[in-house]
This record gives sequence, structure tokens and C-alpha cells, in this order.
Amino acid sequence: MNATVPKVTVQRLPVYLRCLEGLSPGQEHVSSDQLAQLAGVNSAKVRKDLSYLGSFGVRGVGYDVEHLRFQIRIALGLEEDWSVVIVGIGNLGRALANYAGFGDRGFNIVGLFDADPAKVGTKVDGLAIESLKNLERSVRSKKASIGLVTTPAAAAQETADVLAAAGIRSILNFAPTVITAPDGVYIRRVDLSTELQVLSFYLHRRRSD
Amino acid sequence: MNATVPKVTVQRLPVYLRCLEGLSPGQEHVSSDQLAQLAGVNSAKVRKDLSYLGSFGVRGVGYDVEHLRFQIRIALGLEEDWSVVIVGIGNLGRALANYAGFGDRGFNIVGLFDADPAKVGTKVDGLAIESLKNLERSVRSKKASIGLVTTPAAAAQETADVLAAAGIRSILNFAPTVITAPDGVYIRRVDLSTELQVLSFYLHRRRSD
DNA sequence: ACATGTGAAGCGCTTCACAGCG
DNA sequence: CGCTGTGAAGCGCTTCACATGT
Repeated sequence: MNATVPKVTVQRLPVYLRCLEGLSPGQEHVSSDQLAQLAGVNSAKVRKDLSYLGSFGVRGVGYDVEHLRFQIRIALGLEEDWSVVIVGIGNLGRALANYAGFGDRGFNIVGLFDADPAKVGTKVDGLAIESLKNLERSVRSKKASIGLVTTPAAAAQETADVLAAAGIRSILNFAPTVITAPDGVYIRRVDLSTELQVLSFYLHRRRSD
Repeated sequence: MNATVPKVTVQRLPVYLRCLEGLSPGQEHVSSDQLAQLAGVNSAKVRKDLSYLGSFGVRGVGYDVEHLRFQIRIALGLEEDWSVVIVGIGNLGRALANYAGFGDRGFNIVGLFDADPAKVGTKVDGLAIESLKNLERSVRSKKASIGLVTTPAAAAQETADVLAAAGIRSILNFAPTVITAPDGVYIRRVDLSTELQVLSFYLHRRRSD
């Protein structure tokens, strides 16, 4: 059952998890239908997705909310703590550093880094911004495994190189550019201007239909 | 040729566009191979994607950079101007409002809104924050068609309802929750904590392989 | 009676591989 | 010769529909 979870399923699991956490505390069971409605998908998808994690449902009843929640957290690795560093403390980096709802806990920000000497030493949300020179030492000593890249586009690849060299194993890239890293370093891109341009496509398309 | 562009292709077009804009100014032609390398995909995908827009390439030569750039901009609707409003001016909303590289121009922020009376009237990047009561009037008079939702999760659905009622036709939802809108309103979600949890899955998975 | 779990069919995207053309 | 454009094959995800289990 657990061999391979489709990529698309992995992306939906956090959504299911959040829906479960939003259920009224009294509710003990949830059906694939109800979960589907909350998550904005159809119920077959919910059942298939959950079946990759195991057979947690009870026919005629649904899924035990508490148990399912736990199983999804296990599958996503949320029962472990992950240490996160942020590189590039501009507006976005600062916003992320302050982002309280940081993944239902489990993700701890342990370092902020910036190339600008004027920023080094100033504090954001209680954490001092460090020089990039400290990055490798800091990542290793704090066992950080996730890096958020919020630098300008021009600095993103170099930043990724430094993070990879320091032992970071996952990068979330907010800079508007495509970056690469050696095998073993997993990268995801979160790209605002791309998202806006996709919206533009569909707006435009509808207007001229 | 132009009937249907696959969703995944639409999402890659902005990336190609950015790669083209990053080329050295002297370069007149680009091959699917080079573009693929820059965009982090393979060349067959580039050719297929571009073929949905038309046959712009020259066999044995490649694509004319300037022409291709223009055609992608046309396809994405970037030759039009779009007006954008932001609802929820916390850290993230503020960061987005300040985001200069806002989609290579074409996306103009025309309104900032917040429910907190203490924030109303204060300026961000030269634009005054308005009360939600002004939203509908402001959206209509400024012909805004895109709304960015950066409210807390609890307020996101209500915000989307207001935006939809005001005539907004596309929503980019940054709040960590799934929202719905009537047919005709296109929604995309940008979800930080989901992204982190996906990273966690792959980190966890690799550790216990 | 009711909701899950799942083979099987369907669908859309990716990749291959090569004909077509400058 | 080199690179595009594209049928066709391959692959992975979605959806259907129902047997299964309580």
C-alpha cells in the first residue's frame, strides 16, 4: 500500500489535513463525501488518495477523524520537527519570518540571512539577521534541512548553491527564476508573477471567446 | 492551432517568457533545446507547448526571440493592463503591495483593503488602505479584475464572496484554506504551509527509504 | 442500508522518433 | 545538415461503477 504515493496526492494531503482540523471538535467520523466537499475535489479522489496511505476507513461509517489526521501527519512527516532557514530578508522574507501559522508548528525558523551588511544584526521577530558567511556553519549546527529563497532573481541560483553545499535538502524558491540543485536536493518553486500571468491568460481568453 | 492550450502549458508559458527576457540582448534566435535547459524541462515539451500558440519556429534555426516573446505575451494576455486589488494588509499583503517586480508591468495595484479600522487610511507604497465598505465601489470604478486574498483563513471565504459580488473575475488566494466562488470567477491557490508540508513528505520519505 | 476500497476504463500530458523543411 | 512540428505510443492520474464489508 505504501510503496508509491502519486505526486498529486502528496499535494492534496495537506489540504485534507487542514480540512480535518477545521471540523467541529465533536465530530468523530467523516465520509469521503464530506471531506471532498471541504477540500474542493470529488469523493473518488479522496478515497483513492487515502487508500495510498492504508485502509483507514470503515464501510458504512467513514473515517475516524482523529486516526486519519494522525495517519496523514505521519505520512507527511509532520511528526518530526524541521528546521528552516530563510535567505533574503526583504519584504517577502520578513513576511515569511513573521508568518505565525507556520505549518501548524513542526517548522521552526532557525536562521535568517541576508547579503546586505546594513541588515545584518537587526532582528526580525526576535531572530537576528546573519551574514551569508555564517550560513554553512549555522545550517550545520542547527541541523536545518529546509531553505526558503527570497532573494532577488539574480542571486537565487548562487543562494541555492550555497544552501546545497551547506547540506540543505529541500528548497522553496520564491525568486522569479528557475534554479537547479544537485541530485538529492528537492526544489519547489512558488512564483507570484507566474500565477498572475496564468490568471491573465484565463481572463484574456474569456474576454475573447 | 489555438483552440485549447493545456493547463500545464499555460503554467509553463510565463517561465519561457522569463527565460527569453533573460537572454543576452544580442541573441536573435533560440532553439527549443536552449530554452528547455533554461526553463528546466525537456525540448520536446518546449516544442509541443509552443506549437499550441502557432508555428513560430524556423527549422534548422530555432525561434526568433523577439517574435516568440511577443507571441507568448499575446497568448497570456499581457498586452492588456490588469488592475489588481489586495484584501488583507498584514505582512504578506504589505509585501505583495510593495512587490516591485510585479509581473513585468501590466499588473497595476489599484486598491488595498483591510477590515481593521486602525489600518484604514495608512499608506503602503503610496496607496492608502481602504475600508472593506469601499471595496465594491472601488473595484467597479477602477475596473479591477484580479483580487489577491491575503486575509486570515477565517475571513477568506467571505472576502472571496465580496470580491465576486463586486465583479472581480480572478482570485489568487494566499489564505491557508480552500475557498469557492461562483462560475465565471477563476481561483488559484498559493499556499505556503502546503508547500512546506510537501517538502516534509519528501524529506521524510528519503530519510526512511 | 450505507460508505469504503479498487479494478478497469477514460483522459490528458509527456516523451519518442522521425518526417518535413529551411 | 539541423531543428522544428507532430503523429503515435506511453504513462500517470481521474473517474466510474460495483463488489465488499459492517
